[in-house]
Amino acid sequence: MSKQAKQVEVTPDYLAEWNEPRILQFQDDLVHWYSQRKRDLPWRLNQDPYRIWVSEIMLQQTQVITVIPYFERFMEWFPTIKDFAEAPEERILKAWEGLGYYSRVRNMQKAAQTIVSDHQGEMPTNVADISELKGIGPYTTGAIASIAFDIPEPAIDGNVMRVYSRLFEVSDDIAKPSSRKTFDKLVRATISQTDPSSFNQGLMDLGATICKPTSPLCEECPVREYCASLAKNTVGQYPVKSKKVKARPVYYQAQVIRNQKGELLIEQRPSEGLLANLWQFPLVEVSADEYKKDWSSEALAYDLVAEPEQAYLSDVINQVVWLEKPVGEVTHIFSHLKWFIQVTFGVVKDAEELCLKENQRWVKPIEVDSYPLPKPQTKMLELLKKENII
DNA sequence: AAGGCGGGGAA
DNA sequence: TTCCCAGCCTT
Repeated sequence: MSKQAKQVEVTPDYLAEWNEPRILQFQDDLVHWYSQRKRDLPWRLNQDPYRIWVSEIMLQQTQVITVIPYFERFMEWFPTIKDFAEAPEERILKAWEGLGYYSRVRNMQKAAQTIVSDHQGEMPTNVADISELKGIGPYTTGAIASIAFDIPEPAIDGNVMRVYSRLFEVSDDIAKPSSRKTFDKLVRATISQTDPSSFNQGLMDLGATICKPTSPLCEECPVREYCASLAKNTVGQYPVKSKKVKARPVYYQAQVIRNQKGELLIEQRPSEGLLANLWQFPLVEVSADEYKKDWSSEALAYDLVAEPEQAYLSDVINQVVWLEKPVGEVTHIFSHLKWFIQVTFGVVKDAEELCLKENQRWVKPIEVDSYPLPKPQTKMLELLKKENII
């Protein structure tokens, strides 16, 4: 196989069916839809780069409906870039009060001061100089360049990645910064050269009103006939986006319990939820404080006070089991949880008097392995073997 | 590459 | 109530 062919396997050729006439038609359909249906917004009155700049900074992480009154007041308070550059910080923060991400307005003022000192008070008109300004990254550079100066520069935000991931069935994880390259290539290959302003703003409006994160209105979409995911009925699978939720810590005490026949107690997890129906040594969730306490053998030497015939095992485990020793710790990270497990080992004095729960049973140590066990449990087994407990 | 930075609207 | 949204700077 040639090197060229392998390359195709690795990198999908999203544009294989997009010849020049099709690209031009796509641009025309989007731009035409925008001209007919564009939202009436105060920063769309003209092509004033200052107004466009202010609006784009405000619109980062902030919805249009929220921004509008802030934008109007901002332009009243600071009619020119110079006015804004010279304003006291207290004043610019007051103008931003309630919008959040306050470094946006501080960075914007630094950029305004740069514009006054280095660019005669006018927003520079080329991509390189625009992107040098504080607080103006790749997205805002593209937005200002295309909307204010009709430069065919992509303005790739979450909306555009969502639209393009559906249009071309792009499976790149849009949560990863590296995925921007894929979308940058696709937008550069398809952006209108004759009206990049309407094209980019059309994408923005499309993402906001039609190609929404949930419940997209595909039947109303002006470019539905170009959409690969709509054709394949996979719209709901795009965009691919990993959630970077921090793994929440959960603390357990695991109770490895042996009866006088040498059997170990295991139990089946509930039929729903995490690790449904898998088996485990009984786990008891404890608070972080409880978990972090000194768990030397002395601290864990519980009294043996048994009235077992009235009790379910592991509900009153501290009373019916004498813990010989703490064994060690096992940790395991799930996508959203991090388990910390204190492993303890004990012996039941008289197992016959214990009332097992429906989902619990005694099994020979050699048989534990034959049950489906979650990873943390196999880690526990390894630990127990290493410590010569079983 | 990953964490920090707010607040609003939808589910 | 919780979940989802997501650009730029800093480290």
